[in-house]
Amino acid sequence: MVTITDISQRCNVSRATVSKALNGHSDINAETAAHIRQVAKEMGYLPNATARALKLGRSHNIGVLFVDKTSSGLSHEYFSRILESVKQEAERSGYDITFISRDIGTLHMDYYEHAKYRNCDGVIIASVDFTDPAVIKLVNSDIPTVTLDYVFDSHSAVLSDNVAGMAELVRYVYDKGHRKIAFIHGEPTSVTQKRLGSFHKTCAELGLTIPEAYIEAGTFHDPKASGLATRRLLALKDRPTCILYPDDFSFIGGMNELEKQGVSIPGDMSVAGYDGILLSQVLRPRLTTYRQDAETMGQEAAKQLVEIIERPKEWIPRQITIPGRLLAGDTVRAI
Amino acid sequence: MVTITDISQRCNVSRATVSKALNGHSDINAETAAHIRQVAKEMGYLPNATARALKLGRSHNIGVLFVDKTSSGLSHEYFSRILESVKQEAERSGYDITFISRDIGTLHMDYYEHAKYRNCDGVIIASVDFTDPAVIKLVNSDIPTVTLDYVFDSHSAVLSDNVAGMAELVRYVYDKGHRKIAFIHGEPTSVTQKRLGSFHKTCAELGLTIPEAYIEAGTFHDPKASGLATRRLLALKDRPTCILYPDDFSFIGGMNELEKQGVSIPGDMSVAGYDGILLSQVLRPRLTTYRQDAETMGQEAAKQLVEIIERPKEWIPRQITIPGRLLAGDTVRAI
DNA sequence: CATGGTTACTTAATCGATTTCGAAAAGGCA
DNA sequence: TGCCTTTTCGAAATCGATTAAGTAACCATG
Repeated sequence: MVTITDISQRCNVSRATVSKALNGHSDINAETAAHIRQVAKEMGYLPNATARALKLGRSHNIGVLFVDKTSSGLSHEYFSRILESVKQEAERSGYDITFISRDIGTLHMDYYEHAKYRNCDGVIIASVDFTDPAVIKLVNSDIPTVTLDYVFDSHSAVLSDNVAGMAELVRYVYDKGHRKIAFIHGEPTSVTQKRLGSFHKTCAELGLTIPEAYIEAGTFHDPKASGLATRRLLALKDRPTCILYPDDFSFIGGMNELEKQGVSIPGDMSVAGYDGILLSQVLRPRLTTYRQDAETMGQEAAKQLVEIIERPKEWIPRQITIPGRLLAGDTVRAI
Repeated sequence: MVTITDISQRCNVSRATVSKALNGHSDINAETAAHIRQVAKEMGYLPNATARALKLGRSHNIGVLFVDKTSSGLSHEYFSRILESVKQEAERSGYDITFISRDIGTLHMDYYEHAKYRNCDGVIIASVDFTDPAVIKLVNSDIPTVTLDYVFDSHSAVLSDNVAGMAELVRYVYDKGHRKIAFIHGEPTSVTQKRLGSFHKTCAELGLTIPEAYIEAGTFHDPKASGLATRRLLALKDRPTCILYPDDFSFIGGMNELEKQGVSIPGDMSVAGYDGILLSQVLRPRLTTYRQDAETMGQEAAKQLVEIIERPKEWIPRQITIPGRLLAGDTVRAI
């Protein structure tokens, strides 16, 4: 491997001079610097990120915490899209991405220790149990963090606008003439709270009274749970005319149940999903859904984190809410 | 941050002694070592991976090269499953995962340079254009690599058994009574070559003559292409009785086209996918498909790579082929 | 010509951990 | 007692890069 020492010998200058020349310091003669850079290029020199990290105390490495709880972490399109955009934005600023987890090798470490061990300059946290003490420890540590879809007091976060999303969805369905709207929600997370709250609020604003039986507890990313909830809704004396699902993927379970019972979409029952994953747009009829802007979320999260890392003085915790976009498909019928 | 120096001062020993005690060297008195370890624990000592990497020339970091070409990299369930299992297996051996890409920050680097810059001990390569000179440069470099679903001469690789998979699928369909089997294949990659070859070979073994029109060029992960190919197949005078799709996701396009033309599955047309993604198993009727064992593939790839890294002497390049499993759904009708 | 100010470098310490070599102390043996 | 061996630990170099502080050469100015 070509090191700074090799270059210094070839150029008959000290290692310090080479370092400065390569980093564009002003106290090196322009010609000397040009020559050094030339030689460095010829020799195929690459800076050693490890050595640099050790000396500078900055690794230019960002940790990401994506726990594949119930295997819905990376395999969930929403999160893989976030990850991809975090990665792209981070790379644009010169940072690499490392996964953070517990128990690396024989070392028994928690998230904080792992991030510290790897000298991560910051960590992006998504798709985890935010009540996990290990997560809380990390957030409250000296390591800068940005959370996705969850807010810790006085910490930066990037949020999908679940309130606006649900409101828009409900209003859209209402405008199509629906008054009996059912909602199958996901696990009791803060996201579910937001969506459920917005659902109720919007319905109230629209003057709708939603019977309790129209609110069903389902599970994110779980077609089976949605199928069962759909069955219960179909068994009601006073059926809803439209069902909102926890997300696009879990809607598949509802779709199956509806088909099984001979209830056509959207002829006999209107439906809408949430997320706007690829699948929703290739199904026929195209699923009406609310597309979360995962790309912008990941990008913003990375930008925020880099800000905290590079300008800690000027930084103040910010919670950014990223709007999504209603994708009007063909599954909500006008009545 | 607690360093080895802090511990050495507390214990009134040299840094060398602390290092040795912590690493279990034999030339340290048992009691001394125990005491040092005790103090280290009390002080919350964590080794500094960066310093260790610099000194030892080993980063305990594995790079992964997953290019999201046409956004089908991480968003493709097959690859996200591979990534997840690579990560788990790597972590079991004490390695972390870093993404490798080009152009990190302002540095203009190729894959090799990036991996070198980060001191990756090895790289796992999947989901890329294997004819890309930058990929070839990386593979032929001093950095150990393991490729997935592609073989470079004298290099280690882990392969999904596309030959056996396709053969099993064709035989299954044949056993159900089908003789007119169409195949929509993906882009002309080595995977497609394998599947296409196996398709033809198996058909020949079964005494089937497949008309050229039954072989359609589609695109992986692209429902639209599959939809168009399906339309062409349906327009044939002598329609096939069964269509094999490039993969489960792209099958959706075929599903839509069939439904649009009033062709029921599997009543009027049998179909099968490939991959065995979650979706295939929640659709109704359940899709008959061949599940690739992405978990084992990722695990094996990581194991192989760690072998090369840790025992370079004993290592010889190996190509491991991982069998999948036929998932008999309800989309292939017995005739 | 002495003083002061630039310019253009070099020296040497430093980041945290590992390891080679050496040395002191303790024990064994004749 | 003297010599050798073993045990236990420390000094110092090292990995590659950065940087504060110092130095030499040069020019300008009163």
